[in-house]
Amino acid sequence: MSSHVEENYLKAIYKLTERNKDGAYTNDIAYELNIKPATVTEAIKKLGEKGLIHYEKYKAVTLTELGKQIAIKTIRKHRLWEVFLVEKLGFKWDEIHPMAEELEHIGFEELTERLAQFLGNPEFDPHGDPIPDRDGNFAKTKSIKLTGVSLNGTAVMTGIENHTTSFLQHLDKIGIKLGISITVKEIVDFDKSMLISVNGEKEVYLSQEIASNILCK
Amino acid sequence: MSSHVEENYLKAIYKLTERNKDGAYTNDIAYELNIKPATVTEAIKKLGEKGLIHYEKYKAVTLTELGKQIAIKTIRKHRLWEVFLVEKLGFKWDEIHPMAEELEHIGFEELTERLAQFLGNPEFDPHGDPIPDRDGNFAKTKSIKLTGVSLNGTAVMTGIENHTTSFLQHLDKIGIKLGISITVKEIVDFDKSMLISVNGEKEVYLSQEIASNILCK
DNA sequence: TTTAATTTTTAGGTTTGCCTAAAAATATTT
DNA sequence: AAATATTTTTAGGCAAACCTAAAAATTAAA
Ligand SMILES: [Mn+2]
Ligand SMILES: [Mn+2]
Ligand SMILES: [Mn+2]
Ligand SMILES: [Mn+2]
Repeated sequence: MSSHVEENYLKAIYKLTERNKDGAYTNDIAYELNIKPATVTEAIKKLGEKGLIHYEKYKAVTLTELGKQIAIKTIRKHRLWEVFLVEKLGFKWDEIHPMAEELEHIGFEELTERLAQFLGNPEFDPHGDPIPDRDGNFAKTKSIKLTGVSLNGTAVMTGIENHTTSFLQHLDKIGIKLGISITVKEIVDFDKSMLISVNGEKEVYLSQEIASNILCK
Repeated sequence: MSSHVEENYLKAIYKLTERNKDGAYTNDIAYELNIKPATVTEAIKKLGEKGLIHYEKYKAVTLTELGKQIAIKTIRKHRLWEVFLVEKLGFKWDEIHPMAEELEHIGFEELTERLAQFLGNPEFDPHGDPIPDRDGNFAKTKSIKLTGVSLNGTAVMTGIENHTTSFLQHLDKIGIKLGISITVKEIVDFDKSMLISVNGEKEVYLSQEIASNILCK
């Protein structure tokens, strides 16, 4: 299996296992990678033989230590390139994912480490997601959803739970980005939407759906 | 055919056609890409059907206008990434080729153009090779081999004809790099090796083999 | 605890990009 | 102009990564 394809499977399994401790299910992996379940069954059997995942028929799969390391290294590369694209090339946070999705498969350890150094060893990517260090350790980040901030409370935006282009672009449009200070001015009883003030300046209403995808500390 | 593979064929054909105006021969393409001639025959048939090359059985192939454009774009990407690796990440000129060989296949026009801008729209890569501009035009460079510089003549080093790691490393070791001023102090009658002075400072003997792979103007 | 629904796997195909061995065409020597 | 050597193509195979359709296993609902 080409390392490109392999890395995509491992990354998908990693992501799904974060959400569901049992492991990743065939159907979910297929959905994540936009392929058919039958294809996934084939692939995970091989990944199992290679010692990258724990595979048992009809069970959810989990990563072995080795598989996890590869997944994390791929995530490291992805997020470092995202920082490069935004900080050095001036792309916006909603434009970078497809490019990073390809750059993450360039596999030269030395390149990754020099890139990290060039970028100042960043700990977070442009979406606020932590960048694992060279040993695979993530910076500890215990964030809460904006919906968890109480009335008149203030919090700093540190991340997002949804990475779709439309969500990112919308946040841009209403002036919400990483690092801003958010104060909850009002929580509408009817629909739980909230009025917030951004950096003590402009105020804007957010639906509960939006607020629940904004992470703060 | 995946664009990755396709670009490699077109680049190889471009390179061979530069050397031999007739076009590229099956065997030579195979050698260039480290694959077998039978595989090449298959591939060039398909590239012909796609309108990327002119293919006729038993004849050398040449690029169509479209094929040439793709080849040149790939070369542009390759050389821009090489500049990035050397100028920004501090790699040496003998370390970058394998990485550029992968980076060149990342296919986002906007990425390429922003990278070029970030690097200051360089006209030459770290090996002295010209970087085509976004329209595919190469900077005019009529260089001569160091062996063509006459006794007591002086020239500036602008490029190399051989890109092997061992050649690059050797030049490094004896202090020969792009931009230096070379004066021919002596041409040994016996073997045509030459004694040169580098920037009017240290002197060193070069075999004819080495001298013939150094380009100057 | 059957029955029904969902999920996963198996079986059988396709395309791509590579291979080896052998045949055919072309080029080079005698 | 033959004979020989070289190059290119054809023929037949293989593994990877995908697919659809159908069977089998598991899970959820009656
Ligand atoms: Mn991303
Ligand atoms: Mn990200
Ligand atoms: Mn190169
Ligand atoms: Mn180069």
